[in-house]
Amino acid sequence: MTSAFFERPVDLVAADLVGCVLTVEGVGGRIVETEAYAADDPASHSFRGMTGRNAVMFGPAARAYVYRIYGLHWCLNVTCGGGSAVLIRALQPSLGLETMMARRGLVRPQALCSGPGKLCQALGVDASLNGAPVLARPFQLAAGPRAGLEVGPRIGISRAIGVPWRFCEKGSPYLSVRIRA
DNA sequence: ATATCGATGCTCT
DNA sequence: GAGCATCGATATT
Repeated sequence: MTSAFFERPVDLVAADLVGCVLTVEGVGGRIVETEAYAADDPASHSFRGMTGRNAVMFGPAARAYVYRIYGLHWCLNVTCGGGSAVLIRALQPSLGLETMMARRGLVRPQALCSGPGKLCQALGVDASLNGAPVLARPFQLAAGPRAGLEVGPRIGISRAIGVPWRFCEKGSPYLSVRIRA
């Protein structure tokens, strides 16, 4: 995979990331849920221009944008250039299961990485990785086959509700929230 | 099965 | 001072 993968419309990148395998220090699994956030998107951190927090969203593509949410959890995005980014929302855990279970406190596999905050805890992602290239150590990102894709509105936001920019692997038991029919 | 609520700290208004 | 791109526990149908 090359950085050109990320220099495309952010919703396409978000859709294509479902099925890819993401690890940090060899710990992680297949991406099964993502969300796209664009520069001209009222729900995006970048909507009101560059600030201290969102600066890496305006830098090069293929970088990690990591921020703290609710004072407790971390969220991991991959930048796509020009103020856009893809939020990684859920993984199907497969590599380094014991490490992830230790970090998360022995959770059943289906709930190990089923949410943006959970997967950051499981993979050991925090602010020290903000701005780091995702195509180099400690990250590893490999293309994978995409099974059925399911699309729906994004979760947990209060603006631009209803924009169908959430992408999930169809029927996966590892999602943060099941897509409603 | 859904609903509500508290934790906790930073960013931006 | 308000508002979070959340999570886990507890309460309620």
